[in-house]
Parts: sequence; C-alpha cells; structure tokens
Amino acid sequence: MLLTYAEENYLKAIYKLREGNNSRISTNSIAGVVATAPASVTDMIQKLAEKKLVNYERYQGVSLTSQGIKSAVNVIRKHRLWELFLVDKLGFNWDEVHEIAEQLEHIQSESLVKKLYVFLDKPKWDPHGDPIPDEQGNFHLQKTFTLASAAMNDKLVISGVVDHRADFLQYLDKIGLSLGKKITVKDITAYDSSMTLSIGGTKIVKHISADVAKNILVAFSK
Amino acid sequence: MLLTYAEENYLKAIYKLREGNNSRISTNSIAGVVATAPASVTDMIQKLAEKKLVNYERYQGVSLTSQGIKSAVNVIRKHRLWELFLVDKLGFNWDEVHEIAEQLEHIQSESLVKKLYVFLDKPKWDPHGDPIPDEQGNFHLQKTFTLASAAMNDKLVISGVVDHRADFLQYLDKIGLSLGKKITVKDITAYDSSMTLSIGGTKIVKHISADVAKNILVAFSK
DNA sequence: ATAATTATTTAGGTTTGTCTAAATTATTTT
DNA sequence: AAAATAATTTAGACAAACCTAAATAATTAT
Repeated sequence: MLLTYAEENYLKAIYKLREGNNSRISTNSIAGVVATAPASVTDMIQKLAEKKLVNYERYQGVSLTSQGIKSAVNVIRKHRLWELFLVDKLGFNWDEVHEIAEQLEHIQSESLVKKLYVFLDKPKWDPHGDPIPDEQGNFHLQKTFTLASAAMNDKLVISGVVDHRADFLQYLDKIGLSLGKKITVKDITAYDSSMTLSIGGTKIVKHISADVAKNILVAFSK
Repeated sequence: MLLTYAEENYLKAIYKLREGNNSRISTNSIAGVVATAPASVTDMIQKLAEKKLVNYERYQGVSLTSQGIKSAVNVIRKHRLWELFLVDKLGFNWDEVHEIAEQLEHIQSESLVKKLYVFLDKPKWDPHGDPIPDEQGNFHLQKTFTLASAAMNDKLVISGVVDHRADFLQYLDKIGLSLGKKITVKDITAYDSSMTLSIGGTKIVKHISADVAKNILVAFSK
C-alpha cells in the first residue's frame, strides 16, 4: 500500500507509543509525538482507520492493525538503515543523523532499501544500538538492561541508549562512552545511585549520575 | 531559502528548458515538463515570482533570476550526486536510477550533500555523463558533440547521452555501449546516415541508426 | 487586417494536512 | 453522584498544489 509522508509518520508515532507499553494510545499522546494539534490527529486517525491501518473507536484510543504494524516497521527499518549509512559511510556522528533520516525514511523504493541493506552488510543494529528489523519485519533481540540496574563489578558492553537526544549522545561522547565500549562497574554510591565505571581495558575511570545510568543500555560482556 | 518539493521541481524544469536554448520559456512548455495543467503552472509561476526566483510578466513567459538559477543548479547537483551514488555504490544500472534520484534530490541537508560529495570522491560527472556542478554551481565543461556529427575513422570516447530514457540506455547496454567506452567510426552509410562502429580495442563491430547516433555524446579520444 | 487558432490567465473547486474554537464525552475530584 | 476538569471530537477555515471550464491575449492564417 502506498502511504503519504504524513501517514507514515503517524504510524511510526503510534508504533513507538505502543513500544512504550502504553496500555491505551490516546489522541493526545500521538499529538505529542507528531507535534500537531489533537484535532488534526483525530482527522488523520479516521483516515488511517478507513485504510485499515489502525483500529479506532471514537473516544477509545487507537491500535495498529497487522497491516499498520507492517508499514510502521518498514519505516523504522528504513530510518535505521539510513542512520547507519550516514554514520558508517558518510562519517556523521551518532548525534547528527536523526533529522536527516527522518527525511530519508520516506523515500519510496523497495529496490533501494534492498541494495542499501546489502551495501551495509545486512546490519542488525543502528548507530544507537537499536535493532534494524529484517525484510520480514523481525527484530533481532538482545538481552539488554539499563546500566542503572547493573551490580558492582559487572563487566558490561554498551549496547544502546534510551534517550536519543543529541545533547545526551554528545555527553556520552565527551566522557568516552560509545556503542560497543566495554565497561566495568567499580562502585555504586548508595545515597544517590551514581556510579563509577572503568572504561575499556584502561585505567580510565568515570563517574556518572543515576539519571545518565538509566539512559544507557548494556549487555553482559563475554 | 527554503523551497518546497514542488517549487524545486518547477525551477529544475525551467532550468532544463533554458538549457535547451528555448528563447522564450512558455507556460505550456513548463506544463509539459512537470506534467501538470497549464493553469497550475501559472499559479506556481506567480508564487515563484513573488519569491524572486523567476522574472514573470503576464503572457510574456518566464526566466530564472540569479537566485532561481542557484536553487535550480543545487537541485541538479543533488540529483546527479545521488544518481552516481546509486550506480557506483549501490550497484544500480544507469537506466534504473532516475526515479529514485527524483525523490532523493529533495532531501534538505547541506551537510549531507557535502559528505556525499566527499564520499563519492568529488565527482565531476554522473552515470549518464552529465556534469555535476560544484558547490559554487560551476559546471565542469567537456568538449562533446553528438556521434551523428562525427566523421569516418574518428577515434572517440562515449561521454554522455542526449536521450536519458531507460529503454534507450538499455539498448546501449545491449549493444555494448556504455560511458567511457572507446569507439571508432568505421563506416557511415550515405543514404540513411547509419554508422558502423568498432568498440574498444576489440574486433567487435556494431551498426547503429542515425537516430541512435544523434542521442550519443562523444569526445575525441586521446 | 480581420478571422481563426493557440496560448495563457482567471475563476471557482478539490484534496491533503493542518489550525482554532466550540461542543461533546470521559475521567477525576469532592 | 454531582461537579469540575481533562480529553476528544466536530465544525469551519486555511495554505499548498493541483484540477476544469471560461475568459482573455497573442499569434498565425487567410
């Protein structure tokens, strides 16, 4: 099915809200994500419902149909492939690529996505550690948890971020934390849950707040 | 200046008509290129005139202002860079890339274009032999002429095409003619101006019609 | 030079995606 | 359980980019 730029953005927004375990996806929450007035969201939802992309009943919130999920995942796939292209091939930093990928994700060409996927060596993760769904829409799952929930002496790899905002990513860069970096939890301060980490095999030690730790995803390092 | 998708397409269309040495660029000719009704063209031209991108007087045709030229050339630059990317990096054939580049050319990001340009090694020509303007909008000129105007025993390099349509490009592929190929004019049939060519250093000989020869651009081979 | 033809513009309308203001429904508070 | 508040929808409008039909200007033919 052929979707417009705006329709794709709404589907993506609904998909993201769904991922955040929101029991009910409200008009207002969608309005927050797509940055439009709630009345405009109602309009668009009714259009998407007619196209069988969402289930909708007045005042009862919205959910994606299987076709809606398929389309949303496809947009996410394109977004993440382009982000990886921008970072790995063009040399952008991981905090610079979101806005550009927001545009590129709407390019309509199946063969383009296929070739890009091969060009990038059939990647499983984007530059922020988010999984890139395959052509069938399947995500490669990873056993990750937030750094905040780690314990003393845990040996971990940074495998993603919760907060994707540029200033947070820039902060991580500044203190030497990036995707794939190995860290060890050296100390956890009881009263504010801040953490002391050693980075890589080096003697470099960094102190981070609990707020930061909550926004870093890690996996156990083998 | 920020331009919409449609505005960029109109500027590009006007630029192309101008290149075709049309003394006067008429509403109808633009309508032909952008595939819309003449009345819609009038609407858009008036909008572009307000934005100082074109000079316009009722019933007198249109011309680009310097700002209009700048914007048009920038779109052409992006289009050709993306075409080259699609062919050289993603492995598309030269007859498959136009439609996709028509979409990609509208992505708004100066840094993206800059990085793409470097990634492609600051190219001067696209996959069809058309010049890629540099950041300042300057085209790298090449002394080319149509194969139809060549003489017996001329040693030439194929350096472009006049007709960009997929079926013509596929025909050239089929008979072994592609950009950069060296050819020698072996014979010119007087009565229908058809030509016999030898291709590369090989003994392969091909016969082409005058119509085809008119649509192939060549330069002298050193 | 007038008539016929063609090109261009104006007028009025449509669709997409947005808006604000008002009305309606749902939820929360007391 | 009624009142207050919040969420959602409807109604009416707007800009962008298109359309058709009618009017007007320019060009070409006679």
